[in-house]
Amino acid sequence: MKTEPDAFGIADLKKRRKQTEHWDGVRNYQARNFMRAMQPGDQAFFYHSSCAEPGIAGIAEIVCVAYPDFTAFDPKDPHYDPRSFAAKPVWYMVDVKLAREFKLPVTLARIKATPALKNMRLVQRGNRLSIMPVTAKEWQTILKLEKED
DNA sequence: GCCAACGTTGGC
DNA sequence: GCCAACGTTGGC
Repeated sequence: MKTEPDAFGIADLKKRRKQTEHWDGVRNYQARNFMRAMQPGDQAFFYHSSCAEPGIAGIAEIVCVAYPDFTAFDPKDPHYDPRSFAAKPVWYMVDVKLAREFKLPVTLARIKATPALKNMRLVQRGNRLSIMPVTAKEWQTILKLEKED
């Protein structure tokens, strides 16, 4: 799950009550569908994008299944979408809880330099999805990289 | 700030 | 349904 640390980073999640926050603002159908497939207890990499050092900053745990993203209902919200209303929501979100912050982030540069991760969706051509699946193998490889630091 | 790559929009 | 124009993402 990608986020811009200037807007909401892992340090912000850590400060939230119960270190939990809802993941609002997803306005892409593919990303939404991936989010709707999530189950409580699932884990996700917490990725920092559009910053000095893009990379995986830690791990979050999915707290609940997807429910309507209420920020889409609010005309004053930057992510307002008049097509989505309470009776027929278009956009969804999950709640995520901090599982753990990496001592050192696994940087995008490092991921790109790791042959076992060359097929990762994150590093594939023109990838712009803010939420994407990670294979079990990729997950393990990332954890191994983190351990090596 | 640049720009490639993509998704979305809207005229026809 | 096509496709050009536009907006957004995100690394660099």
